[in-house]
Amino acid sequence: MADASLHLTDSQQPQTKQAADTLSKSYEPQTIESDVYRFWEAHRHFKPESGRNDSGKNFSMVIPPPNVTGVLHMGHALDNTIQDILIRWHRMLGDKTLWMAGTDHAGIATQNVVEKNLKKEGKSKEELGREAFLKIMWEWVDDRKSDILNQFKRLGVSPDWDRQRFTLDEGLSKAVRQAFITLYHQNLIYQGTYVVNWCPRCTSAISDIETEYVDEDSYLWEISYPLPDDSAALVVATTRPETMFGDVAVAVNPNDPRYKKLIGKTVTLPLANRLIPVIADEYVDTAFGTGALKITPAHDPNDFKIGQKHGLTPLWVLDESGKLKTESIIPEALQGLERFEARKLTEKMLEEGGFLVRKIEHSHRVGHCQRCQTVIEPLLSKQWFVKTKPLAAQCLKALDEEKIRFIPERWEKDYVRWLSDIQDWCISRQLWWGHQIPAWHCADCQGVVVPEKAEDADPSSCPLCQSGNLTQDPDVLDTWFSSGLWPFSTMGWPDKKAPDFRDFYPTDVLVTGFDIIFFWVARMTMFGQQLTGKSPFHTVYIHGLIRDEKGQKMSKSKGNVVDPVKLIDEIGCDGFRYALTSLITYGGQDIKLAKDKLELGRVFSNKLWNASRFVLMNLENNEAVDSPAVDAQPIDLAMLSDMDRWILSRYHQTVDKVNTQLQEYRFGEYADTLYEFVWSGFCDWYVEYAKKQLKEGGDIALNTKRVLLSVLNGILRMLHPMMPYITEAIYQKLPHKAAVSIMVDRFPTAELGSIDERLNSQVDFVLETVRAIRNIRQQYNVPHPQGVNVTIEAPEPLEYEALQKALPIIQHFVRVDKLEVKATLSGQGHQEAAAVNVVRHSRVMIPLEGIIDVGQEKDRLSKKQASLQKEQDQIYKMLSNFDFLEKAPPEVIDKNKARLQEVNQQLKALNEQLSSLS
RNA sequence: GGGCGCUUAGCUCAGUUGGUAGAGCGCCUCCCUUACAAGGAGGAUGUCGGCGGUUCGAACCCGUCAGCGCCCACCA
Repeated sequence: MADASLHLTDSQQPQTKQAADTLSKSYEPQTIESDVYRFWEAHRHFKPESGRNDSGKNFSMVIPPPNVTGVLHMGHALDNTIQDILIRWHRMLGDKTLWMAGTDHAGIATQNVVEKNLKKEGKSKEELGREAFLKIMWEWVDDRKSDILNQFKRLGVSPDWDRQRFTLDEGLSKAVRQAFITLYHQNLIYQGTYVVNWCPRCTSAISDIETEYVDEDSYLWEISYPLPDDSAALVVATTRPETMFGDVAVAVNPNDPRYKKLIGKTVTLPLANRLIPVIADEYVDTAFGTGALKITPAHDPNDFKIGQKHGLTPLWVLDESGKLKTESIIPEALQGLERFEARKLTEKMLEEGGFLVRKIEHSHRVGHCQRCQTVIEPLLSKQWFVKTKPLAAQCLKALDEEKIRFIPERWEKDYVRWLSDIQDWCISRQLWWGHQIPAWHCADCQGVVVPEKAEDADPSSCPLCQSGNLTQDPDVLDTWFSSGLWPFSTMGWPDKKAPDFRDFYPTDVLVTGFDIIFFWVARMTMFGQQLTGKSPFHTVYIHGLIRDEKGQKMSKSKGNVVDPVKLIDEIGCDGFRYALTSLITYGGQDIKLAKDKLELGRVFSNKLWNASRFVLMNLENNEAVDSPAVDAQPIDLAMLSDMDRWILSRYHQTVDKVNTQLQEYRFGEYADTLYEFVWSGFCDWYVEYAKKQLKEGGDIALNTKRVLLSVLNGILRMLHPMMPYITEAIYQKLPHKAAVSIMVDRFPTAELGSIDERLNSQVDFVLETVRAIRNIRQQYNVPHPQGVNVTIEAPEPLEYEALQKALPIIQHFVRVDKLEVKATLSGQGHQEAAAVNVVRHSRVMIPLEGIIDVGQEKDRLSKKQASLQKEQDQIYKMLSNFDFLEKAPPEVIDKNKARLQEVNQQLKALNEQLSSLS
């Protein structure tokens, strides 16, 4: 193991006995983060081989690969914090864990950026040619690759960086080639000519789900297509008049009485003077527009289907960049014009020619390219497709058989709906950055050659005609094709004997946002099922989106993007991670991120730091302290005080809860539970109590130190998955620790035997009593140094006993001169000038001669009386309801009975006091 | 046109086997008590969107209405 030391633990070597170090006076996250991360990397704890690995289980995940040239955003921060919690937790459970790291080549997105850069230099990729352009791409990518990784590291995450993969690296490229070949030979990939979504700016086809539809206000143009003899005209309605030159027919509904007699005739295409037939098709909606639909098969998917049905030959009028073609079917004035310019001019020409009947305002949905927002142009072209229905069917079956589940469950509906109604996936892209399609075209016989196996060399001659005139298909595959293989391509597939594939595939959990369920999750399950015969993970954990404080989606254009690295600089990584985690809900709601929410994490980290500092300060130079972790080597409870046993009992309850919460992916509750225990339990009560015990010296002080240390040790280990740096930094200062790093120490397990409900209740009662006394002091402005005399009447034996034992404790927590506990309610005789609070069955009385304002006191008690009375009524009503007694579970009845008794007692005490006041 | 989510304290939100509501922030009062003022102590605050139903009992289950947000769908 590498020898690495933390600055903060200069002399640190794991030992069982050692005087404790102290922590710096103030919590400074920046100084510990880089040191601790270096320490972890040096110890190689992120690697599966370096874990404790004693549970006999394996646990694996793959990181959703960020774009290789991307920047870290809040979505990554949330996503990776969750994954890191899971992996660190499993590592501490003793599982052999692999969290696979890596990046995505992000085809269109990355190529777009590089092209833009070239443009600034006045160059284009066409001038450079494919090879030179790709060289520039690689240089740029290699240059930027470390940026995103360094940003990820700032999150404190612990994937195995050594295993890091890139979708375009050699191994993954081989997997892509194998996947394509396999699917092709299984007839699940085919080439065909269909209308696809075409982005004229990217000059590439994109898939259906990469097309985003936006409602836009536009027009519906009604254009007159006259009969050749000019006797009449057929009026068609269109939203894209510039495409009319590609019309090959006009379709009407066969049952439309208006047009019945025109079916089979021809009309003249205006401006083009071309005759086109009037055809009949059920598809046409008589109620929409004019009921006559121009048919442009090359530029509309529905028109293409109708055209095919009627044997019509398509005519292309728009080119790859969205300009009207230079062809004779198009009026000269329009040739070469950009499509929206062409639309305007077409309208003008139609108007001048007297063909424009009407222009009606019309709102409809227009497709935009997800990557560049350019309006999509449907274009008939030859592309490669994945036949998705058979693949989807397997995924649906796997879901049905519970081989895979979603958390929260509701996302299953979306997943099912999409898979059930899935369209074939267009996977070819007219780009250069990506995996070039492993298919070769024969120039002589027009045949297509795809190798039989991935290992096969690229074909050099056509197996059909023996021609050597083969060229590889110039297109590359959709980025999501390679991402879809990620869970197994990163593990060494197609080599099924690869060690990682054998040990860690299928993975366990996939953590991601709902926005890529279709893009990524479904593609992985489809490919996983088909190519490996398994679902690539058994659980898909879907979290919400991080939004800005107004609830708006963060986007560059809105300028509301928050940089996680900046936040980490400001509040520290642990505070940042804590805050994020605490905001996660089980239902996966979106998270509105406001600054004050992040404060919570900063403040909590500070609290933890200071509490730890207190503990360690008190251990200084105390060789006698040898305190193993509570759950590792139990402390003899018989030696301890009630408060000691109470905090240990509460601790084990917390451990139990936290284990369940992590098991059930309830991250927000996990954060809450620990916040509550650390702050309200440990700091507010036990640490305060400890101050008293430490002064006592001797065994009392020693035991207190052991309990403080044990509980702190456990707290650190429970918090570690969520707050890795601070817990490691403090852990390294502990005089007794079981491992070199907290990362590979054990996650606490609950000793249920240490949970003592009776004790919990008794000590809680004592603390409530403390609060009741404090309350009175504050109500009556008793000055801080002044003591008060307190009489408590506790007729209930358990309460009496608890108080008897806790007299010194009460006096430690609150300024009390004389404290008297009686076993019976006096009925009367207590001083009228006393202030009273009721706690459970007991009455706390403080005589405040001269200070107490009778009117004010009566007011206060009456208010309390009223609310108690209301509660009494309700419970009484319930308990006198026969149906309730018959049908409610016994424990609910008992609970209400007990509460009623308590309420009665409290009312009695209050009433007596009130009557003595008047 | 379908589907989903949300509506709870002034603000932001928790609250799954249905048993009389919680947190953080903010607010009011007091306190620099040697772990922490990034703190401590005490306190106030809710017709759980409206209506109806199921139930002994509903924030939670069912129906319905209203407002907000999201996803999907080839209507030219």
